[in-house]
Amino acid sequence: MIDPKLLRTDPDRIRRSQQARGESLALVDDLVAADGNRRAAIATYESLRAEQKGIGKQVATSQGEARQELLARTRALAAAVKAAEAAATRAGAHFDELMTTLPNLVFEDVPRGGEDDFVVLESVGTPRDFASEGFVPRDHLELGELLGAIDMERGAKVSGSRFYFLTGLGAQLELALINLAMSKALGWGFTPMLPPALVKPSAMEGTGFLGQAAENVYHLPADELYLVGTSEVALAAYHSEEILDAATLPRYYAGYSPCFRREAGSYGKDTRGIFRVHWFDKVEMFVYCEPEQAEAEHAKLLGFEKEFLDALELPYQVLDVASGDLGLSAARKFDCYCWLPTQGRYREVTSTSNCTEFQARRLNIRIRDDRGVRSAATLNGTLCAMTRIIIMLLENHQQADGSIYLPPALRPYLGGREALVPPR
RNA sequence: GGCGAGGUCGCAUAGUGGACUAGUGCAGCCGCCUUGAAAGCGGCCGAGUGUCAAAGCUCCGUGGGUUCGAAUCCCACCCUCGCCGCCA
Repeated sequence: MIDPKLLRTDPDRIRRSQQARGESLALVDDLVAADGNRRAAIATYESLRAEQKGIGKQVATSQGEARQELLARTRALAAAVKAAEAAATRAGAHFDELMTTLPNLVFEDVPRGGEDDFVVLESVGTPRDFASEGFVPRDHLELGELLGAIDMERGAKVSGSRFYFLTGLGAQLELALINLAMSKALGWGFTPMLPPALVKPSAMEGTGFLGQAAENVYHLPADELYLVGTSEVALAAYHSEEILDAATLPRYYAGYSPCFRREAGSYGKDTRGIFRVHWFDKVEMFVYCEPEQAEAEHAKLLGFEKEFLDALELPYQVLDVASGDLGLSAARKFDCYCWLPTQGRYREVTSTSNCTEFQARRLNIRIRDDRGVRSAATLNGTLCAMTRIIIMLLENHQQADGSIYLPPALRPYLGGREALVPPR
């Protein structure tokens, strides 16, 4: 949530952001009006209530006829106070409701435009030329089946479309990736976390996933819980309703959890293999810091993502995501797209968002320093989304015989093996 | 799931209808004293909103209700702890 004070001091800043996102400008006018109504209603209530309290105090110390007279006055006031309180509550709720639909403010130097208007900041590594190596690359599913690593058919039998089993070498590969990611994160100063994958509505709402993205969230109405689409949700809500000592910031958390996504509206997209699935596991980085530190921390998270991809020897590009494609909570987002040989293009493997104070306000996460108490900032970034990284490793490191070269970084976690070799 | 106890401004506690502007202790901060520290003494010491600053108002787990008036009474729910049952 953006700072409500900004509505009164600089509504044009919000309008520019809305414009950049291609979102409603009328909402800003509605918000300004709702804020005015809210403030007026509160003022009315407070003055009536002050009067009522004043009389109440006199009642306590008076007797006899004077007391009866005071009681008559305060009795008459009671209904007005109750009505004014209800009006103030209603006006406040209306304002809050509008506020939760307002996306975070986009940084002014984010590229303008939609999904295709990203700016490529950097290309790292070179895609392999399979033609010159004399063979046609197999796609990740073919390789996965050859290795006995991926079982889509039984995934569908047990759970339906977009589900899979990782089997044998596939399961071992994921476990190796988890260990590599976690030990790297530990080295960078992160606290490893195994967070719950089911969360309350306040956690979902606070992280901004019940807005535009709500249709992609699994909901369990019988228990009023949601399945997280990323451990970001639980890691952000971890410090909700808390005031953190500024001296303990930044705080770094690395969460490993399953991620569940309904993938509504993606019918027919990426239906082959495990590229787009309803469930996958992920190691996610999460940072709490002071707002002034957020941009520097964002650069750091991107740096960690790159270091991880470098260690896996994968070719990738870094994208500065355009304003219209940021989602509700990000002020800026960098994606890493990895080269996918059988599609001949780069596809998303990581994403890091600077949410500034947006989530912290909604989750009531604050920091205390000499300047007093103020809102914290939060950031998140993918360290390793298992299915996507497995795809990239299989396709980019495949050999003509169907075996998979393993970069040295992974070998300690796979018993020293230098390659994954299909069983005879 | 059953029974019992509880949830008060960092921690611990008091507060059973008006005097609560929520008391006290501890911790913390500032000062005095001291060669230094401790002790002692004095002051400050929750959050939100609001404001130049203030006043004011809100918050005693959450939401309703009773009342002129609720931390206090009533109802529902949530959470914690203990015992029992079941269970990976």
